Amino acid sequence: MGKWLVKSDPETYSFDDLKRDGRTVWDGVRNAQAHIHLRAMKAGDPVMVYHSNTDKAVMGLAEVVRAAYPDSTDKAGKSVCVDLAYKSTAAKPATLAAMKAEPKLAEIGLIRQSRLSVMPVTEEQWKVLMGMMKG
DNA sequence: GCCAACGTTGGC
DNA sequence: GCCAACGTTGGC
Repeated sequence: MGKWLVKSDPETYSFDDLKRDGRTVWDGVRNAQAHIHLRAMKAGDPVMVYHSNTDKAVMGLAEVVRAAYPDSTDKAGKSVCVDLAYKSTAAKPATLAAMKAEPKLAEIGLIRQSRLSVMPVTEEQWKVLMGMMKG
């Protein structure tokens, strides 16, 4: 079972929107590398949701409830999406600044490849992030 | 198939 | 508002 991190611009679709909706189609991803990660997701996999731009922090947890399938918003038919369900809100969001200050997170995709919107998180990175979010 | 130009993302 | 990173496009 993989663990994941997805990014969203909160002005487009925020973690609060996911909490309100309970479940959503995570579509609109157009990057080939991100698609590789989406295809590797399995139902039940945990996912951290990061807000770019304004918050620059992991806001909470979601869960994959449907594995990759064709993204209907892509007329070319090349994109895939998954369904995510709201799981829990972080007591304290894990900020990008805090992640950069943590040597154990030096290799995390969020920092190393800032434009990638879907990425795997290792077990160790996951534990460090969970610790940060306990507050 | 290469590469310059251009567009987009996202941190600062 | 600026700029670095990087993906995409289009001319050759």
